[in-house]
Amino acid sequence: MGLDDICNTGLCLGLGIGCLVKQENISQSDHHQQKKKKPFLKHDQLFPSLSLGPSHDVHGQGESIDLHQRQASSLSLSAVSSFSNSSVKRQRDFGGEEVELERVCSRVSDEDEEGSPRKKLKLTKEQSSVLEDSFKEHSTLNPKQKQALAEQLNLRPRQVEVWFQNRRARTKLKQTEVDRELLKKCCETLKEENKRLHKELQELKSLKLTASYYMHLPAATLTLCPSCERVDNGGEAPSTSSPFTMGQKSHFFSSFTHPSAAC
DNA sequence: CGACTGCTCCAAGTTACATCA
DNA sequence: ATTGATGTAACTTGGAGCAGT
Repeated sequence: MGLDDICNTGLCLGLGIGCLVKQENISQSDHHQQKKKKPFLKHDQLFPSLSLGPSHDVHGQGESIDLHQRQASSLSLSAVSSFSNSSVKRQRDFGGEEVELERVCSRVSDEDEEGSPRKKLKLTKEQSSVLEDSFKEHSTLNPKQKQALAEQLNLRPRQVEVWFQNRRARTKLKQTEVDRELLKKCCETLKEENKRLHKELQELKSLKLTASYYMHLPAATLTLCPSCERVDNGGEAPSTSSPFTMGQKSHFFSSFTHPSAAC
């Protein structure tokens, strides 16, 4: 294997940002995801990811929620209009039993019939906290969980649903931002590596050029010293100002040189 | 068995309101 | 008081899975 081989082979750098998929089981609450065979990976199943800390038992222990009056009043206003569009439907529960669920049509606006401008609800700290905790536990809700959360927080199921949708979107946005930064750094590193390799290639090419100049010398007399990385011609050519001098250690050194005892 | 339909859920994008500097 | 930026609740749209016909 000679210089030509090295030069012709080319340098192949494999680029790739690894996304390690956690092999953790999908939580029972995520059977929606299981049911649908979308190639969708939850973001908390990928590395790097935003860690969401330890999960808490949200539904247990009867945590008391102090709902503000403002909240309650705004709820009562909009809840009437939205529930007027709801229907009661018997739906098979995932456990097999049948539960009666109040269904709120997701396509129906929560605005009241008069078309008054929509009031924006501000969730209380307690509500946000419970929702966050629940989200940490499972980023999607089944109807039962949604209903339970809604009752616990004195919200409409639709509001809980929307909150989870928005929360997932925010999480994804954040993750995208993190990924972008990661790729940016990776790109910079690869640029530097590429630059360095180009430089090294140039040096090797010039080395090859000069080597052909010295072709008249017996091949055995041209050796590269592994320690000082200078070409030694057996004392027949000046070594201090030799064009064979390499600035950097070459990765390919061992492939075309032999250790020399010249030094 | 495949086609069709209705329902449901979700992601992505958008709108609009509330708050703050 | 006004204004632009920001956060986010609520909405719209379109796609996909599933069950029933």
